[in-house]
Amino acid sequence: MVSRVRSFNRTVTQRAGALNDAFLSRDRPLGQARLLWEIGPDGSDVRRLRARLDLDSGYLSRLLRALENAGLVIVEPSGADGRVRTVRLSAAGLAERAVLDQRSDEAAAAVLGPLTPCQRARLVQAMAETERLLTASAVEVAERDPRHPDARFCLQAYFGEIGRRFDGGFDPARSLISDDEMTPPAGLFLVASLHGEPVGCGGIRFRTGAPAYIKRMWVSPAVRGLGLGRRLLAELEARAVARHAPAVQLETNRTLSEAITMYRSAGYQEVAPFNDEPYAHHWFEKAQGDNWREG
Amino acid sequence: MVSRVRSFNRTVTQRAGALNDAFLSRDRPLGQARLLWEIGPDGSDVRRLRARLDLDSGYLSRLLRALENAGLVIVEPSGADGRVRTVRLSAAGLAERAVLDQRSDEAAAAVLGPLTPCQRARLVQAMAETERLLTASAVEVAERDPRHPDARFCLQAYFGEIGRRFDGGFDPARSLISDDEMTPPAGLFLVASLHGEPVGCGGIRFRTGAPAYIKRMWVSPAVRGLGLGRRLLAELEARAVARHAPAVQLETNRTLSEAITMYRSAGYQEVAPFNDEPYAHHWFEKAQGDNWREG
DNA sequence: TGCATTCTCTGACTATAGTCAGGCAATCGC
DNA sequence: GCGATTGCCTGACTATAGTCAGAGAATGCA
Repeated sequence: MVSRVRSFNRTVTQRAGALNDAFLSRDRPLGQARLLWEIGPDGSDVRRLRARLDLDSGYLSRLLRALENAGLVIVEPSGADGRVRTVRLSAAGLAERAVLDQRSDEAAAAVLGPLTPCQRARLVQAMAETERLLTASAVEVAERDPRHPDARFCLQAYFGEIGRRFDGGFDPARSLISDDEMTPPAGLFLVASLHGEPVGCGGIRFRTGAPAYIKRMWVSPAVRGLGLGRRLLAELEARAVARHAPAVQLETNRTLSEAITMYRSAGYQEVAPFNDEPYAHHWFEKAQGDNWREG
Repeated sequence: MVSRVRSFNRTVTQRAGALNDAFLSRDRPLGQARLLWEIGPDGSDVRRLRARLDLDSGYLSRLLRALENAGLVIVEPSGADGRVRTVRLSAAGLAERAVLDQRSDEAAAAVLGPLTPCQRARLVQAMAETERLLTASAVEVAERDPRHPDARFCLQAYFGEIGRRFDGGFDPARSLISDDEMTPPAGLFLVASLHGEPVGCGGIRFRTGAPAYIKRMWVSPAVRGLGLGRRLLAELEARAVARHAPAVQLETNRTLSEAITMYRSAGYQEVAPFNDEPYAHHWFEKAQGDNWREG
């Protein structure tokens, strides 16, 4: 399998690499073109760009100056924070970006060009599958403090979403778990990131000799269908096993049907309510060790 | 479809680009590492390397010198031609290349790592399909004189192959077509290339008011299954149409079963022998205009 | 044999990518 | 209010990639 992946890398970097460079190298250096592209039609904060492109602040500053001198971008102080600066494309910058866009379209069309319609359809489908799975593999899962900005972002997104989905809304204050309980050694909190941006989370609380308790499982809509929920769950379960938890418990709301399906297919069995979580309709449990009788 | 291709390019250059760079950038500059890799365990002519990597001769010379000074390669005069020099890896160079190889393996394994076995299988399959079709799309077809080195290469390969496959061998001298007949204006010859290397060919001879005659269709074993035979055939037919040929004819040997299948599925109908080609067992014809009655 | 070509190498360049240290202003936290 | 931090900028670097012109030796061709 590894050799297949390598062979793919080789072919694709030859082909797509050529594409990418061609689309960028108009008459402008690649770095500038990439930046121009990344700024986007709606503009962006300089620090966002720095994080996204992973550039040295000095280098980015210089690139921006070059684009500014070329009349392609306008750099202004951001309203809220006087230190932050925002960049947006000027009319000329937008035009330039449109050209890049068109070149990119043409390059992509040139890939499809020599193929028969049937081959094209198959290629596009295979590309979509490859892309989805490569994206899934690019997601990184790491332990984080629940108070970490990335964790907070996920939790806010989670609360926002269930607030919209639960029949009577959702009030985090009524919840049965606190940040402290998902912080070592009482428990832990996992955040999944894609290209540095948080896209999913899940927390667990350990109780000596008793089932571990999973809470706050969330996957960003942007990456759903990549198996991330299952992966987070597996990672949490692995940590429960490492802590000798005999089983893992969780509960969920009836409106979260995908989650319920996922829990069932991951081996969770519905059990009688083991707590009085006000928003729960289903309680699940999965044995982890040999020392737990099926409930 | 174009946007799907672009999205793929974006994702994959991020991911595979990182891969490729990571695998190369050990402590050596990327250009040197790529060269080290490309020299391969069996060594290579300098001019081959220059063609394959598409490098400036001065630049390549300098890269070789750097590798030589580092004790990784040995550059010697080639035996046959005093101008040409050959490069081979020293023991240290082989070791270095093995390290690159291993890094590359590790990088590929890291892609598969976060996925479930099922996802891995799907990814590998989708990658293989994408690679096959991207390769197919990278093949370029161009008119060439049959005496051009690339054309000669294909013809030699073709003669060699049918010499092995035909029951009683094959003698090109007994063939019914000459180079002149596949040269404009009498006819033309197409050569398919992949990354500059010839991988297929096909010739056609025109006869005013009579069917055009296709000959010397060959596809390198390395690229079989990519639809290149069909593509060459379609290109030849298009040129026959442009020359107002009412139909296209060809004949083939019974041992070339894949070719026979391909001709049939491309719309060719078997007809009575229209010539006395000594090596033929099947004669095919396909109408191109409206002014040709089915044979 | 003589002339053009091929192959490799050297020297002299340029441009891009990227790093590092430090400075200045705005903001945050106590 | 004050110190630490953040965000952006400038200056001074280095290294890599790549180009261009030309030299010198070997070879091919007439």
